[in-house]
Amino acid sequence: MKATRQTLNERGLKITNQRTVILEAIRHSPGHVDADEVYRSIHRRLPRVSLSTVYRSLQRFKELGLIDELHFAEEHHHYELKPAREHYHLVCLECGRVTEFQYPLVSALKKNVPEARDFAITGSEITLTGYCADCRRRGTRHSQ
Amino acid sequence: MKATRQTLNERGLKITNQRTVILEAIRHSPGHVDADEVYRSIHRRLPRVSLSTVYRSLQRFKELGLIDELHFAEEHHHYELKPAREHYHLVCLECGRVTEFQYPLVSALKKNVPEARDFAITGSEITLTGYCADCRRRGTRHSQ
DNA sequence: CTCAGTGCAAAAGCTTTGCATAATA
DNA sequence: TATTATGCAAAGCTTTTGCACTGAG
Repeated sequence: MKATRQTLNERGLKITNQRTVILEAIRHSPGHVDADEVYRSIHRRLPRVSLSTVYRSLQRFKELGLIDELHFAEEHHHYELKPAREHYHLVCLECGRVTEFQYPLVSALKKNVPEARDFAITGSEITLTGYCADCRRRGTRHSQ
Repeated sequence: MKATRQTLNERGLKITNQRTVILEAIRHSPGHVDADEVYRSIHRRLPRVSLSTVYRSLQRFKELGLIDELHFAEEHHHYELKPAREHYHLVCLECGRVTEFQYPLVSALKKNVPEARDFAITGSEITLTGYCADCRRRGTRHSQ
């Protein structure tokens, strides 16, 4: 992708096969991948790639603003392409499904929360856990 | 505390010296502690306590709903007493200061986000990063 | 040719677990 | 006395780092 090459060049970073493939993998993955998923998904195309390279690339891409790091109340991180629109995630504790939704959180906070007004927000994330409609219908425990 | 003893008893859990002290430590800490901070802060009163016990206790308290686990975009978790009112946190990337604020996120989502309506939300967390007013005044980089 | 990037292996940081012992109910 | 909880040490999982080699610019 043109924009990506340019971003890397501007910072004096090199465009390597590994970085290209890793970014492709994130781009073509359905949703939110962790480092190990990236590693496994590129293993066919780059059999000799190392996990360190995956971690180092994710780190770089995050610094460049190409991807976002997500924290799903788990021990490891997830990543997604920097989204065009502000959106957040609902995570079902039973089936693990992740549902995206849009909500103008930052502007709502700026409008309604005094403490947020003089804070320069660089990243926002909502971590919601609960039970999705399907799992609630199926199970007995999780009522509204 | 009465309510805590009762909660533990109801579940067949034992009230040990360690658990009492650990909960005290969280209660009397200024804000949001991680496991190691708890460990170090109780070390004077319980010199022989182990980190495992701290982790196991935090796990239990979380299950019992006595405390909440927070995820500040770091590699390790923080904990706070289950708060009386819904509130969230702003974390300054420069000085690390954590600012609490209140905002009725859950009801706002129920009202405005279709995807959230048929989801039974059991936990909500906003992770905001950025630069606080003081650090912005001091530094040059972080404008609004 | 030069410096950034990679692979490998080792280490680091946080958290969990197995097991024998100790303590609560 | 019957479990549950603890301490210790060891292991587990995710992520980072040192170093010599490779490859992009």
